[in-house]
Amino acid sequence: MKLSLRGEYALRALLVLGLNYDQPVVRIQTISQQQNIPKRFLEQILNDLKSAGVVQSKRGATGGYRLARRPEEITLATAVRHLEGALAPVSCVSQYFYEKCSCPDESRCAIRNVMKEVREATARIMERVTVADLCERSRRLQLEPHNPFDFSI
Amino acid sequence: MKLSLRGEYALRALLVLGLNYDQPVVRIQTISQQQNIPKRFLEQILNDLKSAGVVQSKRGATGGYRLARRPEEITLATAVRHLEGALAPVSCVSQYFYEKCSCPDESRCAIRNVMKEVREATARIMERVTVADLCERSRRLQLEPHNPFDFSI
DNA sequence: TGGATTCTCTACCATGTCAATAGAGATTTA
DNA sequence: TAAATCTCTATTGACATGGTAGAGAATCCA
Repeated sequence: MKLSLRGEYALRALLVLGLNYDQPVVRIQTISQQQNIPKRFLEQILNDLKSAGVVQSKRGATGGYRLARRPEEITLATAVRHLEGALAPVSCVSQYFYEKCSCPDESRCAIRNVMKEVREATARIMERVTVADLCERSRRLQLEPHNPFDFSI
Repeated sequence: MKLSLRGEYALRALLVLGLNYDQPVVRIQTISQQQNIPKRFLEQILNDLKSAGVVQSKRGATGGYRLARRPEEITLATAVRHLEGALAPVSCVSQYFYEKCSCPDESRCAIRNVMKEVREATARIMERVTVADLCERSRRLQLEPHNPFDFSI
């Protein structure tokens, strides 16, 4: 039930681009350093996000990346689906990447029934949370005092 | 965000064992045929479930597998965690398989914040649903008329 | 114009996982 | 003792993952 590093890096990059939405562009190197992501690997990921229409790029001396749309319009689900494929734990319950499974009767499969609920729960979150939300959460978390353990009164 | 075939097969096998909880044992071959699972592959999976303490086995001519505990006591989360590891989409939010991630400040990471919600949502379902629930759902689904599309009045 | 800086594209590679197959052995029953 | 079953270990091919590398194209600025 895992998100690959690739997907995680993508979300971290989108967060940086969201926080710098007022800037013309952000360079790969900046993102790479800020987020501890191998630069050449990040290049590929941002390129994928570009062909997905999520980010734009500019080449040359003043080049870099920026979001292709407003932060409120980009959901985490969009990014993850482009980079990783289905959100669903099994493909027979996926909306965008459906594949028939090998069980004897899919329409009456109890496991499929449960997995549908898991898919729903996951999709509900990933489709609702946007890059803008991510930025807001990030800003809010910055205000709290650093605490390695969970915060408690 | 996927469950491997291995994990899916395990759940399908547990369902069969649950439905036959009144029997002394069920043979691998029976499960394999009923569920379209390659026999030799299923052998390994059941063996894993055995070392996880989820099922018991009996060798010899009247041999086979059965659940090691009552169906109500075995959750899907238990089985999946033994076979696949974490339920969480990223390991920095995992309860049982925590690993530090590479982001600059984990305690204030906005992505981690969202992923925690996803983990919660997934775990809530997988920890609540037992093999007994699975069996009940299965029996209920068998009563409904077969319909390749979603049921509607 | 030229050089510095940046993204772009393709290829490559090492490692690991996944899904499955296989063989020989141990156990149990009839 | 024969037949049926589980057990254990090894192996395989395909593919994904995570990352590195090099040459090229675009852009800016001096």
